[in-house]
Amino acid sequence: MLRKLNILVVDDHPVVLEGMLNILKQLDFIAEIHKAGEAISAMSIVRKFAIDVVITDINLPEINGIELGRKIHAEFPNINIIGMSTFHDPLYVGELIQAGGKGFITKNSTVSEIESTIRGVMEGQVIISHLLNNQKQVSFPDSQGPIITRREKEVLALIAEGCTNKEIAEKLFVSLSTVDSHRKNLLAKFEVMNTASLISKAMKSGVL
Amino acid sequence: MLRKLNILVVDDHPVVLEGMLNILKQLDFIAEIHKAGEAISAMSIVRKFAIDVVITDINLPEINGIELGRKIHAEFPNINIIGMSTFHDPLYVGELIQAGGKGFITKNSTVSEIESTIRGVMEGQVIISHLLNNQKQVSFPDSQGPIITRREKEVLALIAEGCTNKEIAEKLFVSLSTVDSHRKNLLAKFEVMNTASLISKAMKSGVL
DNA sequence: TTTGATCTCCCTTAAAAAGGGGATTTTTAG
DNA sequence: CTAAAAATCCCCTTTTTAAGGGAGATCAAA
Repeated sequence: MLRKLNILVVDDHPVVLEGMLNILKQLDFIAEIHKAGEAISAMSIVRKFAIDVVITDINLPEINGIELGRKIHAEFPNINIIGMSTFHDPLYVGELIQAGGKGFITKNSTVSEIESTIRGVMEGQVIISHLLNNQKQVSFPDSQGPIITRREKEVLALIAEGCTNKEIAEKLFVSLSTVDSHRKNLLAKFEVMNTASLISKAMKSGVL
Repeated sequence: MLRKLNILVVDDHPVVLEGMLNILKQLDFIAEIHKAGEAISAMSIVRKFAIDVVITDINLPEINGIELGRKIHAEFPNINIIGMSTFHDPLYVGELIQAGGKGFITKNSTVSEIESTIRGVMEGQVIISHLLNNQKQVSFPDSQGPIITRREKEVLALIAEGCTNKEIAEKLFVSLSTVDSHRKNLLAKFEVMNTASLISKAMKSGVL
């Protein structure tokens, strides 16, 4: 790297914010470290200072990290955005990359993983830290949840509300068989064997 | 306080660990700060050093924070245990207090809240940090969903993972009938008629 | 125009869950 | 110690899902 980096950390958890700051302070290629607790003040900072890298929590209040990433990327395409989350959720990774993000770390990431991620994205790579151990270089798509059709989504929503197939059939004015088919397809697409895991997967992946 | 405190922080997320360390370093009444990534090494530390306060994450791998609290409290009843979690789960608070814990903070807690909590527990109080603002001195419960038992929660989690009653019975080493009963009670408590709405209600209310 | 995707419908069989009852033994808390 | 609560187990029946197969109609895009 030619010069030291200015970095912005966005997280609504003060503890995490402090932790990242502390870790970043140890890295010799970091110049200024800015911090923000939510998206609005994060935007102010990127507009005011010459930020090179933004590390943002995904689960922010009001405007989430993905949205923040999108906004920053739209205004400052040269800023490298790294997402951060407690858990590694493939959905988040996918959405973040689509929003212009370049890296992803979890709060389980070690200091050296964080360092590698920052260095990597500055070199133009896309780095998903939990894949570092396996030397893998992304190769998305790992398309969040499965692609479901309009009709399947309707059926899914009604299932989640607790409707039986018969009730769904009546509400959608189709036969029981049809609902059954949609249901089978949903199970297949989500790669699950029963309603319980269908609903939890669907909710986790944000389809519901 | 008469003397400075020796403190142990237990968390499996390096970032959080760093953050807490950094925050604690700012407090003038802290002497030694120890850290551990999981319960086993935490136990070694409390046995080796004269620890006054343990701040432990609830969601630890292998042995969780509640269990760790129980173990520490059994061996060293004078150590003040403070639980820490990402979200404020009334269940965790209750269980931690029962396990001998004296305080509870979330990763949303501010530096001053953390400081107040530590001071408070050293003075013999039970401090739940998110209640500090309201000047309230415990008196849980609250909670949006129904009150479910430990066992019911286990069953619920396994249902959400997609296990059938038979599989759950095998995993929990109980009979199919037992699982069936728990399941029936869950449906009754959540006031639903089937698995689909059980899972969606449970997830929405944060029980899952 | 042909292909592909979606939506629709049907069959069968087996497995799982829901709904109703009741009963015993641990645990826990007062 | 003694109740209450939780956890365990069993019976029964009916309803609902799941898994396997196949198939026609429609509509949009290549």
